[in-house]
Amino acid sequence: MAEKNQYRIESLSKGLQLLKLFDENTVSLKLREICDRTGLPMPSAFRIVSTLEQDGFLERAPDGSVSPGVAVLALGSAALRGSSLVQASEGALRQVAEATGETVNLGVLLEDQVLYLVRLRNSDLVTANVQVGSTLPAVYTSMGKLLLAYLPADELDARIGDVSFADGAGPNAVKSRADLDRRLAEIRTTGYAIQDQELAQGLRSVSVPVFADRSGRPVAAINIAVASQRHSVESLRGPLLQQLQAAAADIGKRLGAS
Amino acid sequence: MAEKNQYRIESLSKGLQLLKLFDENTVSLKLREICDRTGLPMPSAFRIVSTLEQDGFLERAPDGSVSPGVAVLALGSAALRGSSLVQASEGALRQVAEATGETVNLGVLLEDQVLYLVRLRNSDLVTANVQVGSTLPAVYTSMGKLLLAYLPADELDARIGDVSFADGAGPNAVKSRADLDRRLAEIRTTGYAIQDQELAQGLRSVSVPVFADRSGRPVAAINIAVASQRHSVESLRGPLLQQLQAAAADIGKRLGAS
DNA sequence: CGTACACTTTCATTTGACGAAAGCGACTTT
DNA sequence: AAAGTCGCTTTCGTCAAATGAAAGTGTACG
Repeated sequence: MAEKNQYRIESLSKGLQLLKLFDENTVSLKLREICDRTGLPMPSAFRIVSTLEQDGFLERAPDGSVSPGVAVLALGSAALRGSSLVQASEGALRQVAEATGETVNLGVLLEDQVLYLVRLRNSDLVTANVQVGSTLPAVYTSMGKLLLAYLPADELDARIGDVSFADGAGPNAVKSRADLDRRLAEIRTTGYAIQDQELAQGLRSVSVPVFADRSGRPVAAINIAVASQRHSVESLRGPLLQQLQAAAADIGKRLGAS
Repeated sequence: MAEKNQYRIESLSKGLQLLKLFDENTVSLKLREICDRTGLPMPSAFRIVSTLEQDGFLERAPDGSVSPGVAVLALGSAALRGSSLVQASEGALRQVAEATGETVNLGVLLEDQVLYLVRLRNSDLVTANVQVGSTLPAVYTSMGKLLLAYLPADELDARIGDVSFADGAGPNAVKSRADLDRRLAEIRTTGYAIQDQELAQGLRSVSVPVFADRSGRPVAAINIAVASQRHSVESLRGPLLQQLQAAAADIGKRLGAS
């Protein structure tokens, strides 16, 4: 939502914002709701929706409600499969998943959320209900905090400046901005992030960064998620962490070689 | 690319067209290529790309080339999972796949292509290299021809008016517009479409429409694809067709009940 | 019958999109 | 090393195109 760049076509940007209203728990909206959520005047929203619809990015049900259209599906799934990140990581992650028998993920930052791009659930244990394309608040996940930790201070502020720290579902969730800063500092020194029952009771995970170059900024995070009965925090720091780091190095090498 | 509606925000539409340049075999483009393909003057393309980039719909590699961004991945995969079509069809299609042991698909029309939204490949036989999100030319597939057959004449013209019928890879491919019209007429009378080695040697399939209402226009097609050694055209017309039709009816009922 | 509500259309105002042309920087060629 | 090429970025004046207030339409509901 940052508006700084001079090369910004506002009407295009508005349309994109409108598209972004749709996510995994918002599959369809009425025109009225769109106006409420965006603050757009009705005629504007109407025109934008019409345009998106003509280009196949939205579809209108007979009752007037609007959902993402086939163009979105085509673009998104093609992009997902074409993504160099997904391609480069699949092999290494599968190895980790098989070796450990645990759930393995790859994610990137999208605003203040973590977006899951690869997810290999290896067992039927009770994990968070997450799939490829799902997003979770970055501050309550290990991948999210890891990625936040490598952000320049101003970008961090822009992304999570006004997050409320009240709705963490787990007992150890981040409680305040100061708390978050403390944890991020620790992540920067250790190079990995651990999340212990912050998002939900009984769920732990460890994440490491994937670097594609020497810029010092990770392009993604990968993690292993486990049930707390099965693994202590210490075992996350031990063998599991090592396997993850090896996988991250492997993925990074592949990405660099393109 | 039809331009008729008065409620069209051109700059938004241009941005969407630009996004659509990316598909499964076009993962990254240089600014120059974008201009060539769209006919846009460079400053315009530059501004559009900048805007899309600011909103996370595109990403620029260090070398200046541009790829779909995380917002596209998030939107697309969430939309795919949220799609009522996908949700309503999954169960019925899985049944067909298990009962027949063959590959089962669900697709919709996107311009002159078929977009695959669900794909259950049940065996390791040599099928077309298609995945969820892939597109194929409608005229060479059974789902495509089926969906084209139910289109009003003017829309059909708009979509495939200028398709060249030269590059069909299989022996029985449609050869001309007149040939296509003949086949579509047959589909309209029988209510199903068969494709016999049009796309590739050794590949056959049968498709039926899924109706969600009494409008007479299908919302999708489902099909069974088989290797020609395993099933004759007659067996496609027989038991396989019946199972498909049952599944289509089931899906249609589910869609109506929402 | 009447009010409310959700969407569509009109229209006058002016913003902000447009592309020609010039500027820049990196990389080749001579 | 100087001159040329290529691909991208920036400037700028013009005018088309986007905008939102307000009025219009239709349907649902009491």
